[in-house]
Amino acid sequence: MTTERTTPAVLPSEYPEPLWMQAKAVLRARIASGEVSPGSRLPPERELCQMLAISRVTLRKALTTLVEEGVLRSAHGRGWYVTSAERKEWPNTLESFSETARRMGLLPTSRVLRCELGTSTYDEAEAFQMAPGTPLYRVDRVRMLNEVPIAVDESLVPADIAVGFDSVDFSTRSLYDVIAGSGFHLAQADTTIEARPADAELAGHLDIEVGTPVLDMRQIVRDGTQRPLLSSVIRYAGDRYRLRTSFSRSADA
Amino acid sequence: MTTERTTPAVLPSEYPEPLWMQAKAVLRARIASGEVSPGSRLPPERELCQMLAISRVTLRKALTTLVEEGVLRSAHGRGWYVTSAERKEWPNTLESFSETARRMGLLPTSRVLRCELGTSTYDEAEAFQMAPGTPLYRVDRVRMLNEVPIAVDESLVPADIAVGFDSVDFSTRSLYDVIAGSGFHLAQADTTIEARPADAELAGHLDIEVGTPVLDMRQIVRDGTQRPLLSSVIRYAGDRYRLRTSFSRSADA
DNA sequence: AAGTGGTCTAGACCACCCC
DNA sequence: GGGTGGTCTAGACCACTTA
Repeated sequence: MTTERTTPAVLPSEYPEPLWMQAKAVLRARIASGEVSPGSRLPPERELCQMLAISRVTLRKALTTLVEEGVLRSAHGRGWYVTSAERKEWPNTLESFSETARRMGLLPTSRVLRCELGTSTYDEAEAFQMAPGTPLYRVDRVRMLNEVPIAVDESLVPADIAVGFDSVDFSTRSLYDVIAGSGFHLAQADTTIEARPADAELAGHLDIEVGTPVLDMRQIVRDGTQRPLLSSVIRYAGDRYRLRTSFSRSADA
Repeated sequence: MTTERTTPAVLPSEYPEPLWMQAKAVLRARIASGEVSPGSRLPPERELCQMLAISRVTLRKALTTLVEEGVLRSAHGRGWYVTSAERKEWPNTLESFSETARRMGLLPTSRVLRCELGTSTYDEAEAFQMAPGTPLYRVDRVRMLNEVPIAVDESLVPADIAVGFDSVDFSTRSLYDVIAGSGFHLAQADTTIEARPADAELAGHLDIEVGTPVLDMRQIVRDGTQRPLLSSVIRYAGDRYRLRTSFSRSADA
């Protein structure tokens, strides 16, 4: 019954990757490769345990997280099934800047105002539920469509998530894509939206009059464990942008 | 090591409720009752195990699901902490005016400007995908919180859905509730949001200066068969209101 | 060094599904 | 009845935090 921490059996990696994550990666790879087709059944848990050389508890941790990501679903006395491939595009989200640009056939670019590691202020730390002074990566940009300034985006990312950001070109890359590409799962976004008059600095960046209406959107994006990944304030010139979304509601009103 | 399925130790229930759900309920109750205040630390896992008379694996299942629900967060090496209270009641659709009022403990009322049957203009008919001239019920209101004007709401409802509307008091009733009460299922809401300067009429209703930033939200609400039930334009005084929502995304990015 | 969460195991029994 | 997922346990070691 002793837990012998032998060399991980699933992958020949060095160390730090937990077994259940390795198992998850293997399963996901087999699904992606088409080895198990959408809608079909996986081998029984006890069989997968042998194949991956891990315990059932560990295997189930991997399977469960894959359910949360919409890859699998379980059926009590029947088995594990691969979710049919046609997964909808993010339902219930605001259309992102990049998506809007694509829909309208415009070219999204950015002028980077600031892109550096700094320390968190008290307010910022509170938003991230971390100690004040904890290092944060800061990316400030003017976002444009076909060279026309549309919005100013001020984003903050915890330093341990922003590894390698120094070599990323944020004038063309999407911050969401970069974070997601690092393996983080942007699961939830708490959002507030209000209308405000533009202050002098903002008016300068957007080339509008001071006091012009501006759409002020603030988001905190978290992963599945509620860990904050990104905090952003985006201020859109009122007459140059329109947020779009489509909500579904399960019940009541 | 044999699992003796004794009578559940956590709660004196009959049977079917899993132990980890019972544990979850107990923990949630202690938090709700203020026994453990927001931001404070829970007892160590091994201690909770004894208190609840369950194994650590089971306890952690309960704790983990509470994290996903935004009630707790874990800090490696330090402990489990209760999430600050405000992070809990985020709606997964745009929070409605009535919901906002309830959350903030304010009284929502309306001053009805217009409430009558009319015919649709070209633009309105287009929104509803029906022929111009088709009868529409029109409800225009100034919406208030504790007597302070917050927004102007102009809503349109197809006449066949608005049966009996003449006898409804819209100064206190929610349009959503009335429609839902007639047996219609408000399933989906397509929304656009932008910032605009207030025109003279709007400024008069809201008691603000002309040109002040206003949040302009337009929605078309449909039932499960995509049939339009309601079209509304709501314009909020920029410094008196803030839209709130929390988006979830099922998978990747 | 002590305390705390994170991961992992082997084995057991239960509830559900299908033959 | 046999197969499959769902729940549960006791015990072990690792990694991080704090002192």
